[in-house]
Amino acid sequence: MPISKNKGAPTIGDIADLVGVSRSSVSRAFGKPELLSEDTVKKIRKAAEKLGYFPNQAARALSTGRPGNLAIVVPDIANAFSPPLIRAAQLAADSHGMSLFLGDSGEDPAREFTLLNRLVVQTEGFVLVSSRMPDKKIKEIAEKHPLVLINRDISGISRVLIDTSPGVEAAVVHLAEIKHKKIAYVGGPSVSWSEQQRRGAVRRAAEREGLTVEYVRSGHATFDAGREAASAVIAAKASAAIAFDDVVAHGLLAGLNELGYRVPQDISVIGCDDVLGAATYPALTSVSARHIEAGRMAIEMLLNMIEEPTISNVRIALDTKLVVRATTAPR
Amino acid sequence: MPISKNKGAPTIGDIADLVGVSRSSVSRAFGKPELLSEDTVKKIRKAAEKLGYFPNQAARALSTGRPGNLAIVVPDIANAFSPPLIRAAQLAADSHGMSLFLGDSGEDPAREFTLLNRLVVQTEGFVLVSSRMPDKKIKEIAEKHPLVLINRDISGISRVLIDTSPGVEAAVVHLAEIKHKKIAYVGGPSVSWSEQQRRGAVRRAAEREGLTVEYVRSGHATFDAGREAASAVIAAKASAAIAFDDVVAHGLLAGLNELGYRVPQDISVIGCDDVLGAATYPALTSVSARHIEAGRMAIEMLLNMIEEPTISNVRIALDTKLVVRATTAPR
DNA sequence: CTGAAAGCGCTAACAT
DNA sequence: ATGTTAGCGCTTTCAG
Repeated sequence: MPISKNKGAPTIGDIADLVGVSRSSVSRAFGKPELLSEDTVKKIRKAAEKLGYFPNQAARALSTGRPGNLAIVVPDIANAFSPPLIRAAQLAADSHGMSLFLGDSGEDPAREFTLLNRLVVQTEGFVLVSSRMPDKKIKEIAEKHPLVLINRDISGISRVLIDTSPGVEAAVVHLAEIKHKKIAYVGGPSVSWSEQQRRGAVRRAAEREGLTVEYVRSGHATFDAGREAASAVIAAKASAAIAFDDVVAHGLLAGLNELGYRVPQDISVIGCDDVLGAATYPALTSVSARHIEAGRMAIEMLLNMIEEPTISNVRIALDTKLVVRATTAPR
Repeated sequence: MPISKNKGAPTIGDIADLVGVSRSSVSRAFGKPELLSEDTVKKIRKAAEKLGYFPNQAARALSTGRPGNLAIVVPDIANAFSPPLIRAAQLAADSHGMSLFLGDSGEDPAREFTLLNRLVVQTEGFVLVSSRMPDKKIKEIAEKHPLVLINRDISGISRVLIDTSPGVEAAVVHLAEIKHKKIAYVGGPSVSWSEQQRRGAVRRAAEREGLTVEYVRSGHATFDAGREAASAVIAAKASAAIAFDDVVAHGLLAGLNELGYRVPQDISVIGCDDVLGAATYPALTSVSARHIEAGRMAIEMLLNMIEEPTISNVRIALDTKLVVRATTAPR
């Protein structure tokens, strides 16, 4: 029966009373045990265990200015790209004893801004995935709070970029090697950083390899958009198609099937981001996205920035590879 | 140029100095403006705006014991079931001015427990989705912290359950109506609450409708498990199959295709949870899961519990419907 | 209607 | 090696 007038959770005071030491000692037993005798540390730890003590982060935050929390904000958590990335980030944060706030901006820059401001004091830093805010707002926040961007390239701010160019180029080379002459690129939203990158990579590699490429717009990067693009791909007489992402590729597979074409016998298909795993039939050849690494690395970078505020403006580009599965075959 | 010696964010003190009132007044201007003259409230708000003031949640938490945060913990955020649910929860929390912590337990009960304890003081309540912890631990936490369960049925603790039974029964009825006589049920992990529920519903409805049903184990609830189950479904001479969830159904589609069977001409397939949307070809007939509502409602319930601690032990069961798309056809 | 003062749980000098 | 003190930013009595 601990001597505690407390209604709520046990505090360092309760432990101090129980053990018969000062509250500072209890604090030190957790924060800087090397300053205490082994014996007292042990006693304090035992008492803490017995009382079911967990440090009050809010109080610690107030005192140290270090909340021990991080936040990650995405435009849409329901996008297949996000969850593995978030998961990796959560794991990384957790392994450093940090908790993670999740924000979903719903693609709305204003919401994103408010969300972030509300979180500033509760966190030590942010990871923003494909932020929708204008450069100016991002810089404004970055000035007062450690910040790492994923898939947004603003010089002066630390960022990790998933560079799909190498993978996409490899995809084109792969198609050339298996004798395709004319391919289609089914694009995504033209404003997107990734779309520009991918389209450019296709063009460059196709020129180099002597392929001709037909550009098909899909605009929305949805399954249906991909499905509807199938007829355009056929009309273009392409024997292979590279899609903006896996979802579009998946739709394309369906559309092709629907029109009576067989993949990969009649036509080859390649996706991007590799978010579907092998969960299509036939298993989709795709460009790996390394979003898991991106999530983990962003957190690690953020933690470094927090420890060493002089480090900022690091730019990491993760290159990508082609993962060949079953939707590509020789013409 | 505000008169602030502060390195960090502006505080109520800064505002107080600027306006020439006491810190209490500034505090009240936000928390209880009705206690102040309209005029001072206006002046304070304006100054706050100018300084870019955002209240320090940690400090408020320390003082009031109400951190203004909630947490949601899932076994695996990468599971297709989670993201829409989390998104809905995030939105609901946000609309009440609350921020949301995200925890991913990685299916590990011990991790889940530590995670939660670390979050207790920083949050006003938890939503646990398909918790992996034993009843005892859950109850232990529920005693000291407001808690709402999703898809876990423990009496004495508030919970929202997605009851797939009605939808699954409707699926069986639907198959009976279109003249199927023998169907297969491709099950999931037998420990799961959902699996027991679904299997039971299939059995009951089949008896009632005079269908015979063959139980095929898949065990892991993965795309591959579904694909491999295809041959067993064929071997059972079933003309239709109901799968544990959409992912298994999707795999089944692939497996059937691979074996040369056409869906729905040769065999009908029905999924559960409706997480794939229409993103399969043919578009999958499925049992709606209402996880979005579940996420939103869990947060609302939690908020109610926090306001009115006497309310606990509410049990909400969301019923489900069959969504008929293109993978079912008359035998 | 507004100010003064105390305190939430913890950490960090500064003693000893 | 440990105790004492002050203070982090905010809310909340209690006085005016």
